[in-house]
Amino acid sequence: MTTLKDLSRHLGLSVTQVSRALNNHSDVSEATKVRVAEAAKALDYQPNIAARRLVTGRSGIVGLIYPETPDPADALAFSQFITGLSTTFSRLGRQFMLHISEGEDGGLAVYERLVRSRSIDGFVVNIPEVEDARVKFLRAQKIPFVLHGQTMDEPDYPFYDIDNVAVGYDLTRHLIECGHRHIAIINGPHGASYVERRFIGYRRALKERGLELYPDFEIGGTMNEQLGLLETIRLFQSGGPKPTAIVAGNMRIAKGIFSALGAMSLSVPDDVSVVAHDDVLPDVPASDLPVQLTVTLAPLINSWEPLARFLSMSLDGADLAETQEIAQHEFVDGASVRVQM
Amino acid sequence: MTTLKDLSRHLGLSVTQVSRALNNHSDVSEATKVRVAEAAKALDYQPNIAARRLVTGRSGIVGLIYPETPDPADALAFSQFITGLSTTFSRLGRQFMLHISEGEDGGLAVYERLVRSRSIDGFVVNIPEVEDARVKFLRAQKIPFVLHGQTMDEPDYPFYDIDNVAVGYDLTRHLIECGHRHIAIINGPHGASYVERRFIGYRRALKERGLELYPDFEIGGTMNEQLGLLETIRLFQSGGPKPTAIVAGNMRIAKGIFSALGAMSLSVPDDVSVVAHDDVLPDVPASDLPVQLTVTLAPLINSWEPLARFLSMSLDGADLAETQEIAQHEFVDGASVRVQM
DNA sequence: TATCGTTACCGAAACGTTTCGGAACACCTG
DNA sequence: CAGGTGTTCCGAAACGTTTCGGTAACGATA
Repeated sequence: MTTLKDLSRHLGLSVTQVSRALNNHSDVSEATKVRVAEAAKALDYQPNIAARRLVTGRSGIVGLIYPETPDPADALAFSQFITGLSTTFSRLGRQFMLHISEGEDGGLAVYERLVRSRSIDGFVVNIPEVEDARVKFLRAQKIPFVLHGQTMDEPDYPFYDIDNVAVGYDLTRHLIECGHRHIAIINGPHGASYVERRFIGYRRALKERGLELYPDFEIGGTMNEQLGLLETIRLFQSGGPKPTAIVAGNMRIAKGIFSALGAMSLSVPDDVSVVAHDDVLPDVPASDLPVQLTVTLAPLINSWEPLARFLSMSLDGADLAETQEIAQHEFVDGASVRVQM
Repeated sequence: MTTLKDLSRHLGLSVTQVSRALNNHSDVSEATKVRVAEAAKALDYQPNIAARRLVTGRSGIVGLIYPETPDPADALAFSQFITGLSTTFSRLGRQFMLHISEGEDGGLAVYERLVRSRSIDGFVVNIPEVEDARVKFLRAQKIPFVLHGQTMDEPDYPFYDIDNVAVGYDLTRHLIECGHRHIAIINGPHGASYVERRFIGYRRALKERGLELYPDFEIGGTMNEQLGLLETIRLFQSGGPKPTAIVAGNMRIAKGIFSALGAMSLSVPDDVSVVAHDDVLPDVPASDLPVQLTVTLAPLINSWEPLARFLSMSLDGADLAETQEIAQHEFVDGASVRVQM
């Protein structure tokens, strides 16, 4: 292994100056910088990360803490997520460390351990709650992180998100414009920030037109087919008012809704209209549905690259503004909405 | 952060002795070891990994390099693999780093980079080829690794494997004992060590009884349903001799074989007998098949824990013998083999 | 000419750990 | 009592980097 000392001897410079040249400091002449860079390449110099880390206190490693996912349906998304992050970080020259957390605290204990031992410079945090303990912790400790999503307050951290309020609003608004007045929404788990935002958009669209809000129409839960199926049946079997249209939180839920409607001999869009948000989940091909759905489209897969990039930039001291993005979603009109008289 | 110096001051000992006490060296009295351990706990001492690494040259990090897997069918196995390794390493107090490799070289370039920068102490290597470049490299560089599987030569490294020769032998032998004389095998990709071993077991069983070997009956390829389907059809549509029984390399292949036989109006076991090796892949529930298959059973999921453990032990200087295991498979008799005449 | 600022450089300390080579001491052996 | 042996401890160096404070040379400014 060639070290800085080897380089300095070889060049007739001090170790100090070689270090400063390689790190592109201001008080070293252009000529020397070039000479040093060439020598470094020639001697195949690789900085000793441990030594650097010892003095700077930073490890050069970024991490993701992911809860154990017993649901096989999530495996595909998980492996895409991991792959996307890992390859992007690798291209950016960073080391990526994965931790699977086992407890019920969303991995908070692991964050604490990793932060305390200073083994990780920054984190990728996904799917924040409205009051997210991990975000609170990292903010308090001033540890850099990038969020997939946003908290409900002012985002003073790097993040990548889609406009979930707009998603809820656009889908609901479209149904209203098609004449629907009784619109249910089957959304994701209560407490998740993106879910609450979609509820906000949904309510905003209804209130804007002076339509009544039915609390029974606002449904949340784990986003799987079962939820869509059970809740749709409940909507139509309960004594209350029945919706003429349903907003589905994702395509899995939509699939469940179709099963339920089919079982009740209701057809889409003649009897019930359905719209959904489509993350383009790999486990639910759109072709699984009998009708082309009207959706807001925002492929989840687009987020891995910016997440890794933003964290990396942030660690390099980039401006906050450069590391925040709200991606636009697309509105794709299908054949799943009936225009009411 | 409390350091060794803090501890030594607090205890009235030298830094040297505190370090030796914590690392359980021989020349420190039991009494002091206890005192030091207590003080370390009381002051919440966490060793600075970077400092240790600087002097020992080791990072405390173990790694897995996994090729990008475009096939969604592999995602579930991948995520189980990652999860299993990550949690086991975490329990063993080791940091686990994942790298997704992109090129066509099975990640060899990544191994080289990671080894050169000394950022990883040891590797988990999966599914070796008969002549595996990664194994050759790591052996040459004397970098510790654990292999999921074995090379064809003397294993002078930690590994976890099942007896694949026996798998091929047991399945074939069972068919022979049931009176079959024309037995085909649809195996995994040529070149993979476990595949060649199963071929060896297959041939051994046939030769042992003096049965003829048909080269056309020895089939290899990517282990998916498509392979089983296409090759089965080829077996029965070609002009050559037709098998009365087929050995399937895994349950995906078996599924493909069933589809093909069904399409050709051949039934199991009346027209054709089928046996398989069952890794208990999460994406192919046994219930997918119309008949309970006769199989050799060895859940892949059992391997993650020993792999992580063996690598960890090996890094701690364990004897080679303790870190090598050939797991036993089970033979489960089903209803998919017909006893001939 | 004296002072100042700028540019390009350097020596030495610091980060926190492990380990080499010894030293102090007590106890035994002949 | 001299010499040997074993136990328990310690000082100092080393790992390779970054960075603080300083300096020499030199032209510009007052």
